[in-house]
Amino acid sequence: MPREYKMRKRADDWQKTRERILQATMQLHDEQGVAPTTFSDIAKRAGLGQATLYRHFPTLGDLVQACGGHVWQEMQPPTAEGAAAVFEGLTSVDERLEKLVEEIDAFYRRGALRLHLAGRDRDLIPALDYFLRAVEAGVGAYVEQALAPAKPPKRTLEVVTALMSFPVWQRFGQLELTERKSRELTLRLIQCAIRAAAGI
Amino acid sequence: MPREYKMRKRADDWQKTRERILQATMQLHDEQGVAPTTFSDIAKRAGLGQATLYRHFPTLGDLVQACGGHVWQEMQPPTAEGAAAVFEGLTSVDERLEKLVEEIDAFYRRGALRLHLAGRDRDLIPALDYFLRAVEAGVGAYVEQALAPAKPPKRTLEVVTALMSFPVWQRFGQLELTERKSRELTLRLIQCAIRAAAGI
DNA sequence: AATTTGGCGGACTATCTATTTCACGGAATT
DNA sequence: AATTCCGTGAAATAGATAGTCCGCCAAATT
Repeated sequence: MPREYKMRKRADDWQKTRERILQATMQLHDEQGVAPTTFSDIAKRAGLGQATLYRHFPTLGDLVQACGGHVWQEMQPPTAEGAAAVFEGLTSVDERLEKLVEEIDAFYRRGALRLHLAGRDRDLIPALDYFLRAVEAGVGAYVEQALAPAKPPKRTLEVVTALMSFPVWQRFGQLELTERKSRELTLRLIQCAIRAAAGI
Repeated sequence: MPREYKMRKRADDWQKTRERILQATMQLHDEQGVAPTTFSDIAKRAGLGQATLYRHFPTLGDLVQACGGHVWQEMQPPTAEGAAAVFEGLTSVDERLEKLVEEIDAFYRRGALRLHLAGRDRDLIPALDYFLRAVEAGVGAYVEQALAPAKPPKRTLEVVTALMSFPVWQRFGQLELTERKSRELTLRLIQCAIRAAAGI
């Protein structure tokens, strides 16, 4: 006859080691990138045996995905659900665009390192590609929400979204501008892009 | 007493195998990227022993650098030396900017795959970073030459160069625009950026 | 023809990585 | 206390990779 186990303490320990694995993994990913990080690297850093890792995360994909959850919480990316609230109360398109630039710029700043590293390996690791697609969708939703009052054509949204994308932000970040001036420049480019997109 | 060897045929053979190695390497780099390509991959593809590879190219850096020469010739990147000739005879800034966009767009089109793959691994392989820096310098020189008649401040040049960079081009390439419309959009953004850069 | 030179590739070593096996010991249950 | 369960980590396996060594043979020279 089978016994009924509850294993409260065991479940706690399980969660603790899971957490240790995730912390070690994120540390290493930040230091050396995702793709070059090996299972034995992680086991060593976490002070665990490799077998333990495999029990918790059978494949690399599972591990990266679990990290994704943590990272998502830490950098709070824009989401379609949160978009409406962000622009609440802002009536003019100019105000809304300013808010858009502010929000996305702040997001890219706090996520810069990880977005860069994820971008490097997205072709190799599907979970990273999935993550970045979600981020891009969130940015797209913000853009759409910001411009909603103007009822812009689809192409305008796409162009502005491209301008607000991480690769573009990253390249413009290489210019030695203050945060303030950088946002100002982005804002003007967007306003111009809206007009340009309508004309082509 | 030492003999004087000339080894004409030997030198020819040497060049031939060198060429075979470079061809195999470039094939594999195009197929799977630079960093993941191993020496034994290359040896197998070239039909040579690994020792032969090491004799020709002691380090991975040497090999990548040698490929760089080939690739450079094939994609004909913009260079500071060639910049003046390209804009010869074009007097108005508008004409020159149109030419700028045309040239750089054509260049990115023919080099898209390799610029993408090189960008992915530039943090890992110094030779790739060096190559991309040279490309970026060439683009910068074109921008400078195009805008020369307007005697723009340094910051304007930097902003326009950022706008003409490969990451930005690549992101805008994801929009489903015809070549013609894509160039038109870029041109308008540049014209706007020039004004915006002056104002901040 | 005899001799020297040097490129070539098979085979070897050492290291690293992914993945599995298994015995141990602490926790859960009766 | 006795028994069942199960997470853990040391160790083993298998495969891949970087890099080297050495004998062979064709080419170069006398």
